[in-house]
Parts: sequence; structure tokens; C-alpha cells
Amino acid sequence: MSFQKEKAIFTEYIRSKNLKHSEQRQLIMDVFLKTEKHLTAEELYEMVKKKNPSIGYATIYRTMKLLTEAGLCRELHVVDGVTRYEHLYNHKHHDHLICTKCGKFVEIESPRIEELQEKIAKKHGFILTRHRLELYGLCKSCKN
Amino acid sequence: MSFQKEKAIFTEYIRSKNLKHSEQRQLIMDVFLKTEKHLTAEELYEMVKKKNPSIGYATIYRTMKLLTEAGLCRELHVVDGVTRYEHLYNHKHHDHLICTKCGKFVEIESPRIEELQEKIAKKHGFILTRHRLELYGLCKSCKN
DNA sequence: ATTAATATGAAACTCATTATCAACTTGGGC
DNA sequence: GCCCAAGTTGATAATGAGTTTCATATTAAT
Repeated sequence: MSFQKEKAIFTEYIRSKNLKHSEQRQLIMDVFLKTEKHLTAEELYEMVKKKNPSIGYATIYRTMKLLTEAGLCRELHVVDGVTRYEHLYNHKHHDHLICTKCGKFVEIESPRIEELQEKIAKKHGFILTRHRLELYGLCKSCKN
Repeated sequence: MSFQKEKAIFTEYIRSKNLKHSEQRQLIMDVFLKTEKHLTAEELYEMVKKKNPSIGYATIYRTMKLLTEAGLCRELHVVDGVTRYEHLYNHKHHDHLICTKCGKFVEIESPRIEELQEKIAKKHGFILTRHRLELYGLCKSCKN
């Protein structure tokens, strides 16, 4: 769990864009990588703040944008209007099943659905570039 | 194309909630019903303004919310972060295929995908309440 | 017509996110 | 190690879609 690969990717991205390393970026990346959750900017901010109380909100957003561009992170835009960040590197494509009561996120995968999507797009003469599939409902614990 | 049914539904909704009819509500509903498109609040505002220049933005939002509650309208939240309104009455459930270049909306339908979604939810112990499926790509005209 | 309840438009306010900017780091050349 | 141009930061202002507030205007039941 040292995230060597991810860190190397970020370093390479920084280099390729002639950007610079900074303590803040390292720290935000560390916190993000160590947490296998779908975090909001606010949650990340609170966690990072514990290690560096002078961190600013904007730096969280800026760094998450960089991580996204570097291919380490995916921005999720679910119904509540708040962006969540999830790991992308070494995580194969998936969609989400979300509990509307407790907020639980479950990663789902369905090659059959993907195929059907392609078929539909083709039928309408579209070339698919991406899709969004979210299933909302009540999880096992919340439905009772 | 007189939308008798839709108007009756709205009247009944207004009555059931002890609300009142108003010129503005009628006008906004008319403009919405006559346009078989996925309109934003801004687009509706511009269209309504031509017939009643003193209309306020808030009245558009308030009325669209009422139409949604009455079951005549569905709010669509697609990637650009702007809510769009589409007809719901007499329109069976569908998802969307959206051209990211020209903004074209195509309504799609796939019972097979819906089935698979239910199956996935069930597998994880969820009760599905709704879902969101959007396919993004380039349409026939834009892909060349 | 009276009047109590609801609706309206303008403007203030949210809330997540982005832009601005002066002060501060970073890192490559000496 | 020091310089310094280029990039970064945190605070704060700005943005933009959507909502709330509130004084005034409409509606509809009597």
C-alpha cells in the first residue's frame, strides 16, 4: 500500500506539464490514495486539515483536478450536486449503486449493459464516448 | 394538440393543494407543453418573456416544480449541471443519448437494460427506486 | 365588493466550485 | 547555498444555477 505506481504517475504528470511539487499536493494525494472511498471535496478538506491546518479549500479542488487529469482520479457527479472523487488507477470501469438513505456506494459492473448501450448508440448513428449509469435505492440495512 | 388531459391534471393538482391559478402559471405551462424539447429554465424564461415581458425567473422555477410534482414534467440533470425539463405525461420511461457536440437529445428505451439493473440491485440486496442512464457521444452529423 | 390566502417580481441569499491576487515556494542555473 | 523566474498557495471575491424573502398584487370563496 505504498502507491508507488500512482505517485510515479503523478510525478510524471507534474513533469510533463512543467508544474511543481509541493507539500500540499503530496499531502492531498496521500490522503486521497489512502482512502478507498468516494470522498467529497469537503471530506478531503477536513481530513487534510488535520495534518496541515493552514490548507485552503481551493488547493483541494486544484489538486483533485490535477489528479483527475493525471488519470488517478475520477470525478463522480451524483444526484445531490456534490462532486465525489474516486480512485481510477488500476480500477476497472464500473458504475454505481447508491443508497439514498445512508449514502452507501457500491461499485457495480455489467458487460451486458455496456454491450446493450453500444448497440443502442449504434442504432442511432452515435459514437459513444462515455456514459453515466447510477442506480438509486435502499440498501439491505436501510430498506427495513 | 390542445393538451386537455395535461391541463386537467394540473388543475386537479392545483385544487388538491389549495393553490391558485394564475396567468403566469398558465402561460408557462402552455409554453412547456407546446415545446417537445428538453428545455432549460433559461430557455423557458426567454420563450415566456416574449409573451409576458414582466415574468420573473423565480416564477419559471416555481411553476416547473409544480408541473413536476403534478407528474407532467420530469427534471433532467445531465452533465453540464443545468436542469432540463421534459414532458412526462403519456411518455413512457426512457433514458437519453446525448450528443456532446451539438447537444442533441435522443430518447432511448431498453427493457433488457432495466432488467439487468434490477438483477444487479437484487444481487446486492438493494430495492431500486430510480436510476439514471445517460449515453454521451457524437451523433451522426457531428462525428464526421 | 370584501378579504384571507396565495402568487408574483425583484433582490438577497445559498452552496459548490472557480478565479483573482499578493505573498510564498520550488527548482534549475550559477 | 543563493538568485530568480515560474509556479503555488490561502484568503477572499466572484460565479452561476437555483431558492428564499418580502412587500405588493392576484385570486377566489363568501
